[in-house]
Amino acid sequence: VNTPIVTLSHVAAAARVSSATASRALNGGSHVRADLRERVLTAAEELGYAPNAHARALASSTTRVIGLICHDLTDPYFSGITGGVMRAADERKFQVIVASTCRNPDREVEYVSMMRGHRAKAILLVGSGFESESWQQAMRRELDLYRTAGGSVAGISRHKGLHIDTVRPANHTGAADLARELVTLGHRDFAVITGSKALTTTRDRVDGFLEGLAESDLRVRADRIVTGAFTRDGGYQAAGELLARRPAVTCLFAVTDIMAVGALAAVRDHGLSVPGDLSLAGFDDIPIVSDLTPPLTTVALPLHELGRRAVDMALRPGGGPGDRIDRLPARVILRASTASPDSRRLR
Amino acid sequence: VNTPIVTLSHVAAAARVSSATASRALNGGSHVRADLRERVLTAAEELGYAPNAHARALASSTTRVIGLICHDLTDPYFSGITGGVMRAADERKFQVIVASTCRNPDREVEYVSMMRGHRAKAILLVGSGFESESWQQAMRRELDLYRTAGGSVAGISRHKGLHIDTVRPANHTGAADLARELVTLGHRDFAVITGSKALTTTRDRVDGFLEGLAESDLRVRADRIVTGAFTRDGGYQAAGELLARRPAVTCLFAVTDIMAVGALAAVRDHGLSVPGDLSLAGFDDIPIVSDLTPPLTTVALPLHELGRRAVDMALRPGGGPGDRIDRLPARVILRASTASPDSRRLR
DNA sequence: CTGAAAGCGCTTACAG
DNA sequence: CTGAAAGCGCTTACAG
Repeated sequence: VNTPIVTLSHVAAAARVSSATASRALNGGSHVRADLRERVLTAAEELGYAPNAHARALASSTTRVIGLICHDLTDPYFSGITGGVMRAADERKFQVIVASTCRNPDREVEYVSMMRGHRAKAILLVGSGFESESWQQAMRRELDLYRTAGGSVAGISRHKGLHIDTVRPANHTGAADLARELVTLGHRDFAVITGSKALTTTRDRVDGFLEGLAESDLRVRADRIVTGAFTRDGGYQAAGELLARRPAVTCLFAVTDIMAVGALAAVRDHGLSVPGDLSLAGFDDIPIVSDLTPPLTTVALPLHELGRRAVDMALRPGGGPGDRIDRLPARVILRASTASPDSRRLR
Repeated sequence: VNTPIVTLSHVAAAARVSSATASRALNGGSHVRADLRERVLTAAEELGYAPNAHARALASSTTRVIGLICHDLTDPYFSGITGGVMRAADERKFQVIVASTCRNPDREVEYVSMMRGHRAKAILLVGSGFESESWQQAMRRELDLYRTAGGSVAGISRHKGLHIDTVRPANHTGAADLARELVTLGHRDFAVITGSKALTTTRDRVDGFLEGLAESDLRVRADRIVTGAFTRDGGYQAAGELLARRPAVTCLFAVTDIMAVGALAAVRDHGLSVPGDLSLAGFDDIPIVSDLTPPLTTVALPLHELGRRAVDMALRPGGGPGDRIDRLPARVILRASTASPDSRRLR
């Protein structure tokens, strides 16, 4: 034959062995006589042989692929986690197929189906699930089919109604801790900027924050909880909308650092200073927020580690029925974007 | 048979047709009698059939996969480009396999081999090449093998010695333009913070900047060009090293926004203000830099568009010998991080 | 340890 | 339009 592409048979022929032997020599597992192995390896090298991954997957009916499905790769939160996943996968000689849903729930389901078709060993659902019953149902079916076929699934954050193993950062507790710290600083009047209420992560953080305040008998007026897109611009817009109403608040909590970055700009555009006129806090501790002026108070999540753990969990046997939970702590980091409201009056 | 995983034969059996017909009905191409097609589609849906991507790839000896190899997914520059690539790929019903080399040249070569094994339709080399002869040789061989097997390759930025089609942002021109603008502002004494000299992008930007200055008979002393890692911390460190020597400069150019972010922090830690004591400029215009205080002067690159164009180029026929070039402009954006050095003296 | 052969799950000429 | 059959490029029992 004379195709431009080199197959195992070519290598075997060049090494004067059967393709079975060539395969064994290349894969290292079974014992092959040293000189034969040597011949195969040299032939493969000389011919520039790259094993057909599909043929291999088909014949062995197994792959070393992890499918990663996230909402938006461009968001530092997700790229941080993805970084951890890729590193961990790499250490185990797994490849990662990354899919970005652009926050379209339907695409998320489609991607699971695609990963199923790829016979990925594991699927990682990065980012929280949606609180929609019909979505959960569609997703559950896909995941069941996938697991029945031998795949394993792990999620990062809470995924209501899916029954999957999850690695969970302390969204609720972290937000509550943050609330307490802010109260300790002296704040009493808060506003919250949040993403879609359909996302579990959003809910957990808002709920945690409100509960933290409730411990001090504080609550947040409903019209001071403003929803925006889960982006920098979403934060800018939501904050703008809020500030236009000139609410008597001393502290603003954005459920996401990315949104906080937008909020910071909005606050300034309204002629207010942070933390002079208004304190601002975020959540995630993505890399840039410590370089903002002022550096942002936030709740730090170990993004890289979240990714690693998800890989661990998905690849560890004993997945069983799903619903295993690996909890990771969140840590409040007070920076200059939050100050005591009293100190403001003293100026 | 009774495997937990559903194959085409199961669907065909359920629809009482041959697997050939089932295949044709599912793939939509050829004409199949309407009622048969209907039966197949329903059966597939009911059984939750997900075609085995590997079997399909093997049988049709083609895939709809694009391999993307970048240096560091966590870096906003790369994730911006990756975003564009994924979007463009999606529109063409292609999937993207992302590989991150962590700036290890050898891994880059390995990944090409891997993509070759995956029979990816196209490989995108995102990020500049290395100026190492031995690396270029190894890479060239892999790429030749890949192209001989029918694959197509496109790079983003200049890749010396590889002979591949490239989409090129105006690194050289953009940096020269920036230099001119800074000179116009009144600056005469510059320092440069740069990444590894082995990267073509780094070189292009530094060279362009120096040439821009040369037009006004200005040059930069060798000890004022400091090299650091291509990261925020690399920028911090390099700037720190530079400032420790208390050089008489009024303007600092970091070849990358990410490095500029670090440099900004370093300048402050040395008790200097930007732009009061020192002007600072970067390159790329990654999303956050306009939210810094002060907002960063930089050279804007259309990251998303770079990604799209690379996909276009790789998938467009007529690749031929490589060396097609698609140039994209870069635009200087003056923001508050640069000011006239005179205004400083007036204070 | 080695080789001949079957089989992985599809697609696609080839007949009909 | 439809089906039987070959083949994609590997791996892996099964004999030897």
